[in-house]
Amino acid sequence: MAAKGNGGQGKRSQRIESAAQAGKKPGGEPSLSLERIVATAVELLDAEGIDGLKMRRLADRLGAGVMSLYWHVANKEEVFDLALDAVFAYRAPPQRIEPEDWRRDVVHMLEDWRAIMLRHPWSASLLPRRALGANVLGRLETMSEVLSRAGVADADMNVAIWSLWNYVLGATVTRASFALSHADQAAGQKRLSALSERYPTIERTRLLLDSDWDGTFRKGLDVLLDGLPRG
Amino acid sequence: MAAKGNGGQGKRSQRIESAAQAGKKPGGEPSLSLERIVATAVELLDAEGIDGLKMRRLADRLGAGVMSLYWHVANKEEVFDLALDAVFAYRAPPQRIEPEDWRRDVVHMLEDWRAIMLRHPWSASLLPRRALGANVLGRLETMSEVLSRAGVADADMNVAIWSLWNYVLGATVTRASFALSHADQAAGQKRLSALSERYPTIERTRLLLDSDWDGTFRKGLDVLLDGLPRG
DNA sequence: ACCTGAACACCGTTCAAGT
DNA sequence: ACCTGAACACCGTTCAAGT
Repeated sequence: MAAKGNGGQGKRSQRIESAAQAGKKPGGEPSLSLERIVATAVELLDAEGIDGLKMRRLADRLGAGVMSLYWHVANKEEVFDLALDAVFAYRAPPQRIEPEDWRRDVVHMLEDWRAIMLRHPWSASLLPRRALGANVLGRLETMSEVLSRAGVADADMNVAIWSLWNYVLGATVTRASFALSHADQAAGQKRLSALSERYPTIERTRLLLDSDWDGTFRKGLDVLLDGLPRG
Repeated sequence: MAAKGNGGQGKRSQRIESAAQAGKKPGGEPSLSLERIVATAVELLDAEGIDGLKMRRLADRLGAGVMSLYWHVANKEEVFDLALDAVFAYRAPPQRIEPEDWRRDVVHMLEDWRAIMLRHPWSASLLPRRALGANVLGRLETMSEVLSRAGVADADMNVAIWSLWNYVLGATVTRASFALSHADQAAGQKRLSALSERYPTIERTRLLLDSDWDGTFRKGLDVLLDGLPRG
């Protein structure tokens, strides 16, 4: 259903070892490449959001014709897939060998994950649809390893992983879109006071005004980690 | 930014008490109405998914011209907003007065919430973007009341509510899209075995094959509820 | 008050070529 | 191997009318 995972190279796999991997024009211009396309797509998504990524716009930024993209990429879907996974590449190796402090590792990994998604707000809403990129799977693998070393039995592993995943994803998706839709706080306030008599408890606890997202995230995460079944 | 909340009636609020609320043609045809539009939009979304909702298609189903929709509705965004909130209307009053068994109430409410989103998979991905519909707010209010009666202090309420919200939303979004993208299990299996040596822990725990979604959801939820700070 | 068709601006992608 | 312009099918919405 999704585009075949053939690396996105060539039109219907007519990639037959290629004559020469010239790569660059003599003129000096970098020419088009998958890497440039993906990097520029991420830029565009960061700048304009998920609806701002248009093939024509992407080509413009790359100084190419629209249809040039289609040699490197099967369709727009594939651009999304590649941009998403690109964002989840590791920077520093998370392999700190302090086997005793697993909890610090887990929190660090999840906060890094969340930070990435907040830096690229489009990624949170894209992630659940295409969670099988190499970097995303790599992060799930590392996470599993850490939990395993921390004493989580294989039988409990999936509940642990999915609970954490669900929580982080939900928190980020919600935060990213609240930050957006409440950009104009004026309208938000008006809405809220009009609501106060219909939703007294929400009004009392200021549910929709509490913007300590980081603190709230961390506290809920602690609850989840406290409850992790470990041998 | 979002469409003004004027009930979606009339073009730029030229709703001036209206001459007569005729409503029906003498011919018998129900004619167009906001309710019919929203109900049909939900049908269409259920049948064709989020990308299947096109204004022309919606009009077709209603036996009307496309542009007729725009008298009742400002734009496509508003159709999404209304369809989303419509789906979260209450059926049975959840006001069971058993103050001692708050936990059963909470679990029931959250499973009902999740069931709705799984019945209308498009709703999960739409929800975070427009969480301020009346029915959604009503559910958050009821939830807060139950937790409050259960002994959760106001100071802890937002962490509790958001943790549960994040978890339910993340779980549903993930499940809905996995169910979709793995519709063809054949491709999924192939992908997985190709991956087995690179992601041994994932392979060992069968993370991506474990399809006991309901059990996993419930267990993670129990962890969260166990950890709820109550006076 | 309510509905409509024609038309516009825009977008992803196919095709048949170019070098 | 790599890039391109013209053209097609499609979609949300504006506009100027109809009743």
